[in-house]
Amino acid sequence: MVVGVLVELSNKNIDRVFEYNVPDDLASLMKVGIRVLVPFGKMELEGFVLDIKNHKDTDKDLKSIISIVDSEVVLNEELLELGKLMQKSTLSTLISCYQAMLPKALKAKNGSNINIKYDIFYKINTNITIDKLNDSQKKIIDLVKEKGLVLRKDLIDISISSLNTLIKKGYLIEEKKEHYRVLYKEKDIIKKKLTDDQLNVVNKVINGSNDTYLLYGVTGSGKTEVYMEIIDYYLNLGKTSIVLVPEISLTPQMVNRFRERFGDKIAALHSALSDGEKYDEWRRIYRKEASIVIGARSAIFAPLIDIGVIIIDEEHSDSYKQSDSNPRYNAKDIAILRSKYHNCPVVLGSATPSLEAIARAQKGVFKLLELPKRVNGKSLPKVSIIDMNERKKSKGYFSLELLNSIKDRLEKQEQIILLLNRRGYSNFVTCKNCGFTFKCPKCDITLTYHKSSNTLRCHYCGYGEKVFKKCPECGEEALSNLGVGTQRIEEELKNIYPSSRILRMDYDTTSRKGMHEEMIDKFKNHEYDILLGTQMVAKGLDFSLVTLVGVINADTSLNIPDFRSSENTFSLLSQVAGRSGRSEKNGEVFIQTFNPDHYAINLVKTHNYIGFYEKEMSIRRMLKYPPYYYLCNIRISGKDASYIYEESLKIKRSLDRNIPNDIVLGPSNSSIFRINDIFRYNIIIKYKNDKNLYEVLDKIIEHYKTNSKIKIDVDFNPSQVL
DNA sequence: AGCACGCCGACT
DNA sequence: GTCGGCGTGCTC
Repeated sequence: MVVGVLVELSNKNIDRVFEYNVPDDLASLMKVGIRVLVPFGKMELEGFVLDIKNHKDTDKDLKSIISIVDSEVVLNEELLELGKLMQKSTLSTLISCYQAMLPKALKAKNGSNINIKYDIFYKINTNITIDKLNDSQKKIIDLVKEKGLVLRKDLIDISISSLNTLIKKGYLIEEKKEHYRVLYKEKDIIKKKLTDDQLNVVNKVINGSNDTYLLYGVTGSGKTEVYMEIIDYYLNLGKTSIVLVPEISLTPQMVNRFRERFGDKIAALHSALSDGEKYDEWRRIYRKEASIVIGARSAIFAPLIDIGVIIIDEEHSDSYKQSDSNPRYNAKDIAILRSKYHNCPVVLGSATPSLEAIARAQKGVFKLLELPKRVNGKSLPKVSIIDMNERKKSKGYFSLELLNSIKDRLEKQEQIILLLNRRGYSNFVTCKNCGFTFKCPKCDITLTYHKSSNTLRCHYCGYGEKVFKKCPECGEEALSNLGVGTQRIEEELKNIYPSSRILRMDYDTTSRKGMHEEMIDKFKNHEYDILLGTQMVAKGLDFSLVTLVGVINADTSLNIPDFRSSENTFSLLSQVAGRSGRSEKNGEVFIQTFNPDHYAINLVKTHNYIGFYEKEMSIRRMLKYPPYYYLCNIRISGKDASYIYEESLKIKRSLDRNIPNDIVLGPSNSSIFRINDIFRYNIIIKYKNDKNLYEVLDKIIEHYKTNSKIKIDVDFNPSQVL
């Protein structure tokens, strides 16, 4: 028997099938989609079996498989095909596409070892009559007899050596059972009554053809209930579902809402899980013990077999695009590919849909569904824009208007959410005397100050150094920590309202496992008055006592040099505004800004998504940005800046020749020109529908694939161009 | 990724 | 003369 194997190395030169003989004793275990260990040059590598060539017996020119890694298939037929489509649409290696689909425990990687946990049980061997026991042995036997089947962990206060003797004599039988690390409490099934609007949306999806739907529903319109109702419908048909959520809103609170309704049918895949826990969840899905998968981007690859619906919540979120490494895929595209295979609908939901999604809905590519009203029947909260240019009226970071409202809510025993917009923001140290700032010696990046370790760190390469007292440039002791952290805001607030109970939620305070959930629970239980945090307080949270939302600084995300900065700002502000007034009481929102007249801020005031959409579309049309044009970013990088630049020019010229109908921009220095001593140039292509583009780019990649001095990365529809 | 092969510079 | 630099090519 001969098999074709795709080995673990992600390198264009070897991203193809290599053939191996299968020793006779392994032949019966061979399956397409399992991992095997093979000799490769002088190395031993793992790889996926992609085909079995039964017609040939063996071929003496081939090497042989060393061993089989899996007894069961890790990549089924659907995923194997999906990987090939991904490879073509991302111009990445096939192996990287397959690796992206699997939890770490199941990736092809020689030497990785993530275990399955077992529970060990004992029971009495009824085939052997028990004679002569000493006291401690008798104690064990009695215990096991009493319970029938005993967990090793429950055998406390016994002698291990006695236990071992009993096993050796055959009186006790040891049994191993797989043990999942994540345990679920059973929950009561809670089913809320849906509004007519909600039911209407549900019916359109379940009775409609299997299309892609865009669900545009304002904050508080009950999208989650709609998702659950749709899922329930397919669950009753014996079908499975995937729900994608941005990592940041994949909180235990969110998962619990699903778990309350669907119990242990839910498998959750998020970054807070360990590799072992993710492996356990994957196996529960694989074994059909879980039929609803809720997770972040990579959960789109869950090994479900009969998918009834795929739901992508907060559709506009850029977290669905893998942008930091290959394959640079978008989970929304994958969802649509999988829906074609399973012949099932896709629901993209958002209160602030991406311009691309709305544009597609207008073209009829997606079907538009709307939830224009909040389920509580209340109108959206009243939003006030506060011009921070008039700082006289304000005290520190807070305007008087916001401070007065905070005071008012504190007195009324209502809750407050404050957002510190830190997108595009960094906490850096500078010298007040000479203006010196600390930069990373390997990257063109200002170092970020970390209070907990009192160090300056580079967010790109991880370089760190201790903080100096004196400025290394002018020698003055004039270094100061510029930039506002949540700690500073908290201190200021504490000074103004000493008795207020403030809960600070940011990357630092939630990094410890379980902290996120704990904080959300405590805030929900009104153990705190004010929730102060970064983007993570903006999304998906639902607290009935919150009647005031304040945005400390609306502008930072506006200043990012990215064509989507207005869209992202509008979306963030609308989302956080939506946290206010979700229950009986009316909500209010204050947005502090230095750009009160900017449309991305101003239109939040009237919750005017359509107005924003029209304004932004006219700008995108003018500047030839998505959704009018597609973008593709080519990053050319290497150690020798002048060489890389020369080659970039060659690539640019070749593109001009080969795709004359497209707009080719650059090469230009990428916004961080140097990371880890690697220099980076970007070439940006704006195109409409160019059939040749993939082929042309593929040839360029092909041309450089053996050149180790230069790296070419292609990113289609980049979430931002860096 | 790792390793062999091969073709030019500076050393016991 | 030989050791070793790393550019190039190959791995079933």
